[in-house]
Amino acid sequence: MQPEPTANRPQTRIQRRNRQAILDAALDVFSQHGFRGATLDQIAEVAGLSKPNLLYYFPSKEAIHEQLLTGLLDIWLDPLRKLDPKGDPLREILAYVHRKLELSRDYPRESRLFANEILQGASRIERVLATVLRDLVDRKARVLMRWMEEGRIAALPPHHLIFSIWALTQHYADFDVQVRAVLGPGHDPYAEADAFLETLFRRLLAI
Amino acid sequence: MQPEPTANRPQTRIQRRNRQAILDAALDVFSQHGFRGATLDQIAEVAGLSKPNLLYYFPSKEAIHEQLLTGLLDIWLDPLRKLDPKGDPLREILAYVHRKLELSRDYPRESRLFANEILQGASRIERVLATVLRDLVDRKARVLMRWMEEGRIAALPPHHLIFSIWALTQHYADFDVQVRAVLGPGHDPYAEADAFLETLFRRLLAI
DNA sequence: CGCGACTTTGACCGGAAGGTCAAACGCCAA
DNA sequence: TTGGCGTTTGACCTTCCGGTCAAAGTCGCG
Repeated sequence: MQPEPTANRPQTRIQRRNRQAILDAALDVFSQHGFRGATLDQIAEVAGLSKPNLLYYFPSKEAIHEQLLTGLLDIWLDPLRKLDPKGDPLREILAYVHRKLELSRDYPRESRLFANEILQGASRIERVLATVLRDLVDRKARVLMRWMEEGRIAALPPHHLIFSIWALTQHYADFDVQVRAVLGPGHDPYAEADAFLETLFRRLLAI
Repeated sequence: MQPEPTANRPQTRIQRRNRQAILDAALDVFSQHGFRGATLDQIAEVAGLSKPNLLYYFPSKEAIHEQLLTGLLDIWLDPLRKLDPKGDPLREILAYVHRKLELSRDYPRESRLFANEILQGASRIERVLATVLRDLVDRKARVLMRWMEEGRIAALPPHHLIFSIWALTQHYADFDVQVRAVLGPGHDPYAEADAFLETLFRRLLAI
């Protein structure tokens, strides 16, 4: 019998291992070629399974992709959720930038999967963007606004401030090839970026 | 007889029109799905031509893609080339940011095509990145360095300064869907971005 | 008008893609 | 040890994809 994909019922060792291997391989392939450019054969090969075997664990290519995206979103938004309204404004924002850059460094495939999805129209996650993401951003934007009104950080359009953090941190994962090609060897892009972005946001937010 | 793709020999009206229609349609499709995700059938349909007709003007899918990329690179690097070593530092950099944002606004498909290409490993343009692009960036980085040493703008790692301009401006084209989903209706992302980025770079570069 | 060059297309090819299925395999509890 | 359930796979189906080709259509110039 085919295992239920979403159910949390007890999974066998083998199921856990294979489902994980498939998702990992799919992350490789989807993040490199986008949904349409990815093929089940390639995912199966990377996962070390046969294609029918792969389709024993997931009902379709779409299902694998969807599972990856939903699994990803939580990790991805976690740093923003952690931004604490009661903390010190500058420290909180810099910590957010730092955590976001860490995500880019440690989960570049996830970043590229997400970028690919948005780039290609986001049809599979548009609803989530307009609801979950938008609500979260609006909530945090209000926190930023309050800090600005209290004169604790510089007054700026809060949404665009958040966009700038996303853009600057994700750039190092999504455009990794370009960054390394331009910098040449002998550089640690992420270490340099960490210092640079700290300077940037310190200056931007200073009163 | 098949028309030579690259030659500048006199083209008939029809050739010019159809080649342009194909490149335009291909830009649509490639920028939305990446190279592997795009299909000739789809390009042909968008261009309003039959597939064999399309292959009468271009020898292959690759050839269309390559033509787009090479045509794109010049437009894309032009604003950076225009950065004038003899101009006023702050004014020059802000003008660069402004022009780059204009490109994102006016040529979002080109931006996404480029992003797709980098994201998917840039195998087709890696050499150009490591030579043409790198040389240009190094040259301009030296100009920035000189300005910094002369105390005319704040001292920062020049390459990362350039990356930040790319990241912040291209974000509004590449992640357009997300930006609009988060902002909701009643916003003009590019106008707001223009003002925000001017503030950002003014503060970042101030002595 | 007529003719040669340019343009367009329907039919087709081999291979790759997503997905199905029945049969075979293997693990483990009774 | 064996029966049964979970797992794996070879063969196959249909559709799609990049690309070819010969034949038909059209354009413009003398």
